[in-house]
Amino acid sequence: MRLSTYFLPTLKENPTEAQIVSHRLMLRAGMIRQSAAGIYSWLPMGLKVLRNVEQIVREEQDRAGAQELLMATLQPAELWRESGRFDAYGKEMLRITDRHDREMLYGPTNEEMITDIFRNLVKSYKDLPKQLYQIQWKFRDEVRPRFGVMRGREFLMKDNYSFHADFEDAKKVYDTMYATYLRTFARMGLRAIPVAADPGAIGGNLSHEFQVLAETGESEIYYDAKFDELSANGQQPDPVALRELYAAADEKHDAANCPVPADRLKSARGIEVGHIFYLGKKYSEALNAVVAGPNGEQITVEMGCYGIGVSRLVGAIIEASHDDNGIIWPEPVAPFHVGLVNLRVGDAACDKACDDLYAKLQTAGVEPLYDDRDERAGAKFARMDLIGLPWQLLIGPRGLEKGLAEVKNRKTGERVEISIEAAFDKIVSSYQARHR
RNA sequence: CGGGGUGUAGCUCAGCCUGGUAGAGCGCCAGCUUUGGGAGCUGGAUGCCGGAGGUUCGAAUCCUCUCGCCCCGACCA
Repeated sequence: MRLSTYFLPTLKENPTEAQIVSHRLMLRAGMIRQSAAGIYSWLPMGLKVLRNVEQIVREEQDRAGAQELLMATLQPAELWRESGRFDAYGKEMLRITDRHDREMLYGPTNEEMITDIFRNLVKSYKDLPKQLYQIQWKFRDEVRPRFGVMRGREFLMKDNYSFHADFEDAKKVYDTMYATYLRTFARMGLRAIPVAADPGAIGGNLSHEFQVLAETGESEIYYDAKFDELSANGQQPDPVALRELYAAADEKHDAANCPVPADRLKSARGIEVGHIFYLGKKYSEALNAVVAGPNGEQITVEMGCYGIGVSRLVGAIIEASHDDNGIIWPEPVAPFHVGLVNLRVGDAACDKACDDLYAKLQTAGVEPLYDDRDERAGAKFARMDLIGLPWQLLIGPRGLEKGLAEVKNRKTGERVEISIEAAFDKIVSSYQARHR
């Protein structure tokens, strides 16, 4: 993509409406634009990142055996009356009346609808288990939306619902999701700590929140220092080992009765990016989701549900990965892998070298963002740093005289001057290492 | 939903107290000079001063009502 034609409306200054860093940077980097409180439009570069995050979530859900579908955003009130939640959900649910005065709602979540689909279409225990998920926009009319996409009213969420003949099977999928979530967040360059959560009205004791560590997180969490050891050196922690460790949000943490000795107890701020629940028969009973068992008996199915805040993750990634100059995208979610910067547009040698590299990078499958605008070098550097692409490939007359290009790593700030061929190879191989 | 703040150019803000023809910087457009960390000079375009009502000869400015947005709390993914 040539920056001269790309729709990337960046801002030099922080908009006053944005108070936290991810919100500021998303606005400044031209990723989103606010429509109303807690409701955003995603501009091209923001959408690219959102799609990348979404795709990682999708791949991991698929790998775990879930099947994607897409449910309607608008739902009939009738279905929610069956579960009793039409009245119970309160003002957070956006209610709509259509032209025939039928009561509708914009889905804040989809347990009722998926259970309705399931009960109508699955009749035998032989079809179990089933895991169905979607990545769909939700609307929850929060009293106080805030922090940009971190707590929006409209948000993109992956919601997976599983159906089982018995608890043991439900537990198995729960455990699979636990591991899948760790893997999903790790692939985005995030460290997420699973925190045993209060299952609330649902009952049972199987519920975990996944908290991404970031200074600006909304909740304070306490955890066993062993978490850090298990995930040291960027290695994938063993889910089974993690399950044994203590972690709690501050409202549940009791310093007096904490099983972890004080010298091993760590605390940090967390952003909740995922939540998994064992639901039991809460919805299957209410909506009469039953299948025939091996002996012809009626079995009310067991259920689980597993959510990931996809749009929130974009904000969480920025909260966890930025510096004073802007965003630092982890490679797997970066909107472009490399920014190719022509430091002297109009100079025949620079133009040619850049055009060649641009074509070659595209051929190699690396999508570069090519800054071909007639701007000063300083302005280009600042903008590249702001939008946070993992690599910058700088071509200027100074280096070009010696046949050299400069490769800058956005994260470490390290810059090396190497031959153009070597620079090309470096970019391509780093890309291939990430994208197989 | 309680408390606090804030709405003036695309962005950041001044002007309001003390009423008298709408301002700056950045950005945008044109030209010249520049050219490796957000350049300089010259010229130019851009505003229902959030909205409605009121006071007044006259309102961005004073009064009343209202709406939006942001922050804290409660609530929530």
